[in-house]
Amino acid sequence: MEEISTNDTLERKKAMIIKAAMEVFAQNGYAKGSIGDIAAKAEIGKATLYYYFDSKEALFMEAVKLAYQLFFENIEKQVASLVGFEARFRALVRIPIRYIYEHVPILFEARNSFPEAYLAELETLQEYGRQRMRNNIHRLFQEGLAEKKVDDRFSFEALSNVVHDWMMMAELNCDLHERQMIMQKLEKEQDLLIDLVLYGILKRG
Amino acid sequence: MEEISTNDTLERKKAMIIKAAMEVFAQNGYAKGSIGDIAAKAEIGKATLYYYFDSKEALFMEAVKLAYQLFFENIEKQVASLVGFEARFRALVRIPIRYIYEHVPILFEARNSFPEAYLAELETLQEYGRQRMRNNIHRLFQEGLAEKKVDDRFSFEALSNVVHDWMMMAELNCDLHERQMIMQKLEKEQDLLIDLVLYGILKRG
Amino acid sequence: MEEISTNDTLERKKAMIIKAAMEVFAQNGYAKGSIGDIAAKAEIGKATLYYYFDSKEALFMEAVKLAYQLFFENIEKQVASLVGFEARFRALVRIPIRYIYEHVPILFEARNSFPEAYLAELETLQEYGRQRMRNNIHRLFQEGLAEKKVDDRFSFEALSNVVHDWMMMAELNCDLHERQMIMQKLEKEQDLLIDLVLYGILKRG
Amino acid sequence: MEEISTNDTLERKKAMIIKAAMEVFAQNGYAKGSIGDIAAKAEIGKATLYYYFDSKEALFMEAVKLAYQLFFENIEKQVASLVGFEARFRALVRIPIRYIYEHVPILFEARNSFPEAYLAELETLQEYGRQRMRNNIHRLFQEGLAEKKVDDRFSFEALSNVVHDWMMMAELNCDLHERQMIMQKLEKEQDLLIDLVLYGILKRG
DNA sequence: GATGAATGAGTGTTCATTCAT
DNA sequence: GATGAATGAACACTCATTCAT
Repeated sequence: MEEISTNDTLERKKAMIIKAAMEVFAQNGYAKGSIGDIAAKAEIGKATLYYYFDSKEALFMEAVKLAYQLFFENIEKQVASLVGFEARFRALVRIPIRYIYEHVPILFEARNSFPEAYLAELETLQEYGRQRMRNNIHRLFQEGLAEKKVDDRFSFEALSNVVHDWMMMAELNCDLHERQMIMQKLEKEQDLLIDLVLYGILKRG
Repeated sequence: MEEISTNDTLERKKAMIIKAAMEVFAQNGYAKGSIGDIAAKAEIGKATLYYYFDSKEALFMEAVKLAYQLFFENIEKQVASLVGFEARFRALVRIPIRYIYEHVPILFEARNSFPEAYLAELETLQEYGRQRMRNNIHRLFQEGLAEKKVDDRFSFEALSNVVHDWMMMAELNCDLHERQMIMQKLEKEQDLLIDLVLYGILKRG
Repeated sequence: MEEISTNDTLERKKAMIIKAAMEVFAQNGYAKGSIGDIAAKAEIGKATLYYYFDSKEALFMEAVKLAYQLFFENIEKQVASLVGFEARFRALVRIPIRYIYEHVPILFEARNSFPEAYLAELETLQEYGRQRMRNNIHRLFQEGLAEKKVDDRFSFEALSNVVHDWMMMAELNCDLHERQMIMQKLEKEQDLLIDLVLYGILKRG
Repeated sequence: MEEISTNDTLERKKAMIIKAAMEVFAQNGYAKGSIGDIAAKAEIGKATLYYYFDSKEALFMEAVKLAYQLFFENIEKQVASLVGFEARFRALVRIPIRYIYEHVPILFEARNSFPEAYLAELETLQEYGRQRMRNNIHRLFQEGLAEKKVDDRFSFEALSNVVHDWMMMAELNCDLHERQMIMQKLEKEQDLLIDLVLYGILKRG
C-alpha cells in the first residue's frame, strides 16, 4: 500500500517534470530549451531532475511520448463525438495540424544532437504513432465506404498512408511568435484543401 | 579589370563560406551548427569568417538566401523542361519537398534565437519566396485552364495559395540520417497524393 | 543553525571571489583583468564564478564595493585613534591616497565598457561614498573650529565639498561625454582650492 | 629636396595617425581603444598603420608624447601671457587639470599591459615632463620670492617637487609592482603638502 | 608605400552533467 | 529522495598582428 502510494507520488512528480519539459521544448525548441528552464518550470532543482531522468535526451523522449499521447487522446475523442464520414474526415485533418505545427519541427531539430540509441527509440515511437493514425484513417474510410461516400478507386492501405503522411505536414514558414494568426489562416485554408481532396481539381470528361 | 577579378575572388570566397554554412546548418540545425564547424568546412580560420560576415545570424541569412535561390533555379528549370499541365503539376509538387525537408525546420529553429532585425529580413525573404512560388503555380493553372484540364470551380487565387501552402509542408518525422530512403518514399507517395488531388475521393453521382 | 553555517560558507566563498577580483582588477585594470585570472586566483572553475555572479560587470561592482568598504573602515579607524585637528587632518589626507591610487583609474576605465544599468549603480555607490567622506571632513572641520585651529574665512560646506572632491582626485561620477560641464565645475572649485593653498586654512595666532 | 618633401609627407601622415590615436585612446582608454578604430579615424588601412608603427604600444607612446607636448605648449603660452605671481600660479594649477583628467588614468591603465621595454621609455618621457614642469614651478616661485609674495619658510626644491608631484595627481612613473616605495615617498611628500594646505604659501603682511 | 585578407590566441558566457551531503 | 555547488567543454565573437601583392 505504502509502496503504491510512494510509487504514485514518484510517478506524479515524473509526470510534472515531463509536462514542464514538453512546454519548454515546445516553446524554445530542443537546443534552446534548457534543463535549467525545465527544472525552474517544474519547481525543482536541476539535480533533482537528474534523479528522475538520465539525460536531456531521455527527458526529451518522455516529452515526445506525452505529446503523442495527448495528441491521440484529443483527436480520437473529437472524432468520436461527430457523425458521418465528411464531418469526421474534416476533424481528422484539422486537429493534427496544431500538434504537428508545435512539435514536429522540434523533433526534427532534436535528431541532430541525438545519439544512436535514442534515435532508434524515437523511430519506434513514431512508427507506433503512424500506425495508430493509420488505424484511425482506415476505420474512417471504411465507414465512408459503408456510407457509399468514398470512391472505391483507391486501395485503402495506400490511401490511408498518403492521407496520414500529408496530415503530418504543416505550414512551417511562419513566425513562431504569431501562432494564433497562422492557426486561423491554416484552419481557413483547410476547408478549401479538404474540398479539393474531396472533389479533385480535374474536370471529368 | 583587376578590380573585377579581385572582387570576383572575394565573392567566390564568400560564396564558398555560404555554401559551407548551408551544409553545416542543414546537417546540424542552427543552434548546433557552429561557426567553428563552418570555418573548418570552408577551410579558413574562424576569424576569417568574421572578416566576411558580421555574425552567425548574418551568415545564416545568406545561407537561407542561397537555399532559396537554388530551390527556385532547380524548380523552374525542371518545370520548363516538361510539357503539359499534369506533368508540370507533378514536378511543381515533387521538387519542393527536398528543399523544404532540408531547410524549413532549421528556419523554424533559428527564429527562436534571432534578434528582431534579422527576423524582419527573414520575413521579407520568405514573402519574396512565397510570391515567386505563387506565380509559378498561378501560371501553371492558367495553362491547365487553357488546356481545359482544370476544373474552373475554384478561384485561381485561393487555389494557388492553398496548393502553395501545402507544398510548403513536408513529412518531417523521419530520420535525418536516412534521407535517401525517405525521399524515395515521399516521391512514391506523392504520385498517389497527386492522383488524389487531381481526381478527388468522392464518388460522383 | 545549519542554515546559518551553510549561508556562512557560501558568503565566505563569495567574499573570497570578490577579494580575488579586487586584486586582479587592481593589478590589471578592468579590461585586462580576466574572469579566467580571477577564477584561477580564487582557485575555482570559471563556470563556478558564474554560479556566484551574473557577469563580469556584476563582479566588478562587488569588487568596487569591497574596496570602498575597506577604504572607509581603514580611514575612520585611523582618524578615531588620533587626537587633535592637525593630526586627524593629516590622516584624513594621507590614507585616501593609496585607495585612490589603486582603484580610481580602474573605475574610470571600467565606465567605458559598462552598460547603463551598472553605471547607475556605480553612481549610487559613489554618491554614498562622497556623502560618507563629506561627513568625515565636515566633522573634522567642526572640531578644528571648536579647537579654534581653523580659520573661519571659508564656509564649511564649500570647504568640505572642495576638499572632498579634490581628495577624490577628480569628479568621476560623470558621463565621459559630458566632460565640459565637469571641467567647469572643477575649474570653479579650483579657485577655492587655490585660495586654500595660497593662504592656508589655519588661523594665524 | 625631394627627399625632404617625401619625409615631410611621411611625417605629416605619421602625425595624423598619432593624433587619431591620441583621440581614440583619450575616449576609450588603452585596452578599449582599438587599432581598428584608430586606423578608421586616420582614414587608412590597419596594415598601413603597422607600416608606420611597430605595435600598439609604440603608437600609444607616440600619442602620450603628443599629449605631453600639447600640454606644455599650452601651459607655457598661457602662463607667459599673465602677469604677477598669483595670476600665474592660478594658471599653473588650472591648466594641467584637463590634461591630467583626460590622460592620466589611461596612462595608468596602459602600464598594466606594457612590456618592460616600453615601460622604461614611458618612464623617461615622464621624467622629462616632470623636469619641465618642475622648471616652470621653480621659475614661478622665484618670481614669487622676488615679488616678496611667497613665504620663504619652504625650500624651493622641495616645494616645487611637491607641487609638481601633486599636480600630476599621483606619482605615476613607478613600477606598479613596487608600490610600497612609492607610497612611502608620497607619504613623506604629503607632510610638506599638508603644511602647505594648513598654512598656505603666501607671506602674511 | 599601402593594404586587403587572414588568423591565433584569447574573451566572457552558457549549459548539461556530477557529486557530496 | 533532493539539491546546492561545482565544473569541463564548448560557443560566438574580438583584436593585434602578419603577409602577399
